[in-house]
Amino acid sequence: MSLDKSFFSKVYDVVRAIPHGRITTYGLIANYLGSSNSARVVGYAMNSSHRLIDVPAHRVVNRIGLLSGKHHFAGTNLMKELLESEGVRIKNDIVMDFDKLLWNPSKELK
DNA sequence: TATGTGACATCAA
DNA sequence: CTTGATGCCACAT
Repeated sequence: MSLDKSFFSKVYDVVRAIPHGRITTYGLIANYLGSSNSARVVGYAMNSSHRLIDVPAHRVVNRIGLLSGKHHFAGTNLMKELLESEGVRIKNDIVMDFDKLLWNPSKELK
């Protein structure tokens, strides 16, 4: 296991592993990476990931299921459209079945 | 080398 | 209910 990857790369790796139609939170990703308190860094990583097509950043939301990063996408509701396209219901920029769709890397990915 | 920054999380008032 | 203040850490300049 090459651990030479940067924190960003690890974040991208986890985000890429998110199953289709599922979502996760910054905190969970940070927790999975061993830094439960570096959720901000995960967000920062996503900021850079916006140029990478391999990273489905639209599947990453904050702890309450709010599409915090929708403003960083091209369109106003692009992020919402992408999620809905995968079967995720959105209401007022909030994921409805957030608890159900939540994908915990620490448990699922291990 | 040092300073600033953020797509977060949590708690207090 | 809302707003603010704080911690936290990797990256950018």
